[in-house]
Amino acid sequence: MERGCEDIPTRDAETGHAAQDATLRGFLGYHVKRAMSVLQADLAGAIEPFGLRMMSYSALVVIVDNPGLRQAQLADLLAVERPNLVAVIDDLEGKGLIMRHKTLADRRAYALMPTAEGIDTAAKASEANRAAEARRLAGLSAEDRAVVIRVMNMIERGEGGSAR
Amino acid sequence: MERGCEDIPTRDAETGHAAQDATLRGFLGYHVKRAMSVLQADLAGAIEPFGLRMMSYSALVVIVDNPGLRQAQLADLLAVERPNLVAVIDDLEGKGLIMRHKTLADRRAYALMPTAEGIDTAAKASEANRAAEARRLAGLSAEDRAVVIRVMNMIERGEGGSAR
DNA sequence: AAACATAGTTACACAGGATATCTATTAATC
DNA sequence: GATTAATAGATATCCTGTGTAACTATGTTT
Repeated sequence: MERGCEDIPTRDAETGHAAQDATLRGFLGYHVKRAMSVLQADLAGAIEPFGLRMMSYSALVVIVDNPGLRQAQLADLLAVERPNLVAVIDDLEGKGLIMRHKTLADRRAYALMPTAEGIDTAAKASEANRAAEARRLAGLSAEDRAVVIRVMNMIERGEGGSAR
Repeated sequence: MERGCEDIPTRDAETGHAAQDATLRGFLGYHVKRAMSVLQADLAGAIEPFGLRMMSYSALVVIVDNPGLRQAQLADLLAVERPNLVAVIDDLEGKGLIMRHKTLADRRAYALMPTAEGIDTAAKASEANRAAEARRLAGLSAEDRAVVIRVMNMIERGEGGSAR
């Protein structure tokens, strides 16, 4: 990999213009991705005091909402592959926030049950998340918020014409 | 980690109700994250035929838009840390899409220059991405699209009230 | 009973992203 | 002008999220 060594000036050394990502800005996905990274950082900061990260928080909240859920159902709900949940569930169980109850009906499956502490932690973490999101979106009108959620749902469900 | 073994039924075995992520759906960030994963998959599929992935595609497009750019500037623009770009630039250079030109002005820095093939590939990949996004967003009105982009920018720039 | 399917697990791989540290070089300061 | 500080890029690690393949114990079908 030989490298040229001519007198090619660095961009803004010559023009004084700031470099731009204009082409990428033409894509809605690019804007969504950059906003997502801010929202993800907000979430991480909000739930970190509870020893939770995005996946463990999401899993905990869904288990609290759906006591008795099986791991495969949880994976479907969160749209992740089953193997990715094993360590997450291990972590939540190790922290005493949920329990894996063997079911008699199907001895392969676990019924995931939140503990009292899990229910409490989920509520507190969600409140922290809610507060962080409220701060981040303080200037957002209810109408704009509704549009964003509707569009994100449309994208997620493959409505606007779907892919391929 | 002992596991209980009582007769706790699996959720929908008893209720027949589908499990829900209602609490998570209360957060705008959750909707954005799920949509983002669809958009990311679209992008990956669109640019994969060109041997590009999200980061290499983004870097290539920015270099084409800003010939002579330095790596640190590119990192700032894409909001990633400098070390993460090294392998990406190596890859683009190895594929003959860009060149690292040593500058005489500052012999530490490289001026990143797209090759003719790089310019061509960037154009084709962007067109594929544009087409994929157009399919995905076919049902989206111009107004809704504008709202989404405005809100994402607001979030990215920390306008609606900022964090903390 | 045999074949097949399923729940959870293990092992592995890969992309995206961050930090700390090293080198060559440039800029600043005494 | 020599020493110190700052900068560009590179290297080495590490972490999180996410996916696939294959294994085990069960359950279900045929």
